[in-house]
Amino acid sequence: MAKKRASITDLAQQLNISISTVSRALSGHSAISEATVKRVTALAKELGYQPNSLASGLRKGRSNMLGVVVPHIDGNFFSQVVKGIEAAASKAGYHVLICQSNEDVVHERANVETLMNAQVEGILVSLSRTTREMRHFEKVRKRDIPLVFFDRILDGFDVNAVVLDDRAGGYRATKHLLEQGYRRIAHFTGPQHLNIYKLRRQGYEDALREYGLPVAEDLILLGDMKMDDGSAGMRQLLTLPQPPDAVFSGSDFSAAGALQVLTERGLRAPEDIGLVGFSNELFSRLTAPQLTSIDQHCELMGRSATSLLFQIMQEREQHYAPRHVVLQPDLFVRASSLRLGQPA
Amino acid sequence: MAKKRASITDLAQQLNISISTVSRALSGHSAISEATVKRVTALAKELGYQPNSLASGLRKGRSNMLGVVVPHIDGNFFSQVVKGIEAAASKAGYHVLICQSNEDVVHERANVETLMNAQVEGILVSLSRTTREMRHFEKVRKRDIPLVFFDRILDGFDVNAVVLDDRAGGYRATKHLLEQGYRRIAHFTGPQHLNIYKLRRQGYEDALREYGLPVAEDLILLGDMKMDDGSAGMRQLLTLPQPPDAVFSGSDFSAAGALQVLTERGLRAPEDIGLVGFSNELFSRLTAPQLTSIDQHCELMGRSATSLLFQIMQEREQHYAPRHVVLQPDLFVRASSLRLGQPA
DNA sequence: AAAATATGCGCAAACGTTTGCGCATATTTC
DNA sequence: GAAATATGCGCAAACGTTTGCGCATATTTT
Repeated sequence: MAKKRASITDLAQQLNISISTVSRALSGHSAISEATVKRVTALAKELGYQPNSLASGLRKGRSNMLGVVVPHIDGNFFSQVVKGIEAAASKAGYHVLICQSNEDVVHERANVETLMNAQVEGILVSLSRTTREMRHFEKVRKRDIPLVFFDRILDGFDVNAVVLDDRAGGYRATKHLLEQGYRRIAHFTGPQHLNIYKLRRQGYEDALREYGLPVAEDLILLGDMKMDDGSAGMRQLLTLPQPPDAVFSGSDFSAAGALQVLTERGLRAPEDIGLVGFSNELFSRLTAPQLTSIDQHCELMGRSATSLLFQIMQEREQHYAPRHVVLQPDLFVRASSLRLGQPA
Repeated sequence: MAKKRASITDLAQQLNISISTVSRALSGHSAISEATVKRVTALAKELGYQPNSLASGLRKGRSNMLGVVVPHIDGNFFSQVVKGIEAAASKAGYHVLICQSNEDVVHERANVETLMNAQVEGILVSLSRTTREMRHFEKVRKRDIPLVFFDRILDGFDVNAVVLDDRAGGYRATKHLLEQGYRRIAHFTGPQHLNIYKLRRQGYEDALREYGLPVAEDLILLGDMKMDDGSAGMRQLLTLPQPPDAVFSGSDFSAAGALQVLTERGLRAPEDIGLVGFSNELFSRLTAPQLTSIDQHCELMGRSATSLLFQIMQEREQHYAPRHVVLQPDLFVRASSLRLGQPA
């Protein structure tokens, strides 16, 4: 029943030396004789001594903690990013405090507040879907707490960020469909104030224009990117006088929803309608047919965001201009869009 | 360039009152005049004062942090459990520190160590696949740090835990197949030292026995529960002189792998072979045919584990006997196992 | 042999809180 | 009008570390 945790003071008393010596011995500090170091570490192990990181954090003005705010932690994308963040952080001896905004800017505000008084040394944020302004990050900047955004950012705010080249993703997805001979390509997109959907759409339009094709407003469906939105979208597209021959969906979920509607109606991908999703979700290999999709390198994004944060933490005083890291997406071609066979 | 964070001392100085008064004013403590409370909170807001939780934690001997160790944070199951944990914890004013063991007992050991000196007030653990003994949790118990396991536990250790009734899950899955008229049912299972796979298998065997059917060793395949294991398993089953007419897989992933092999071979579920998975992964609604599966109520498990932990934290001194919470799984019947049509 | 340097350690302050105790002043009680 | 009580606040210690400074003793240099 060893209730009280042993402290550095206990060690000092039992060894009849000062606490400063114990502290230095344990931290491998400069000039402590090997003999004392050994005595100290021996007793430390015996008593199962664990340094109190709150105390040391208080004294050193550091907490060894990073804060993360994500819209939600489940789902493929964010859980993988967080995996990357945790891996990178713990390698550097940092802990990770995780908060979910639940796609709600009110929560998000509370989250950054709560992270700040947890004394985190840096904050990683992916904006909630309902975030349309950045005032709640002012305080963070005032306090000089390093701040890095990832994936979702807001237009017109100059911030440190690691993002995917979503435009390139949209472009490559669409171009792939074009190369497969599809010519009337629809697009499912999401809230346009979010960089990710806006850029995917831009890439889509760029590719169309490159092929001299019109951008038809009735082929661009705005939704919430869930499965149901995909199903609804596909149903709507099928009612058009001139339905599309392919769909590039800004999310795998709506692509899957669309796919289900196709199957219900006895239509087939890629023969009747080509289909490309976005995110390369786990299930994209499991649908029938398997779903062509854009991979976002989620875990890498987490690691990159964390190293960027570390960089900024080190350069602390020098206020460099905000930095952007842009990750290139990859196209994973699968059956749902392969009408002509695998390209070379 | 507001470098230094305002502290309680700064407030006290600017208001010409003592820091104790400020502290009490801010914490709504007993006997401070309303007037002073107002003055204090006003200035606090003006200076953007944030309490330093390290200092307060140090003084109060509390950190307001919970530690979580999971095998990995990505994937449907754990990310949802963690979501539940985070939700419950933050509602109670707690932060969550997350560690990944990467299915490696060595990491796991390091994780609990690191959580302990982060001064977490309680720890939630789901064991790594390679964990076969529990010595590394002795220290936690010695320190009287409340400890709750979830989902994965080891046989023969009396610990606080929130688990799924995996036996019931296995039983219901198998019984469902039996009710659909399948009689030669194979089973994919995982490492047997893990309660979850062992129990699912037990449920499977119980159901067979209830129907007076033999438990055939060559129909029980031990693997790692990934997609590939499922594909390999199904291939192997198909080489049997008398192949099964159904498979109950201990994981949706191997079920999906099996399904792919069926499709390749031109076999169909549920007509040729019935298929039931486990975990009700997101993709189980997206395969063709959709996959019947057992839902584990992941998020609920996270919330339950957290409340159990809180209970134990409160009863601290009284050492009650370890408690178990057992969650009941749900069967989600989908096309992959529906040979006779939906039961009443 | 005295002076300079190196080595090993202790003292005490500091980090920002919380809290038991005590001390004034203001209010109530007889 | 004196004594008892209530109200509002301050003092100072404590939580467990880290660290600048200084002081001995041991070692090297002149």
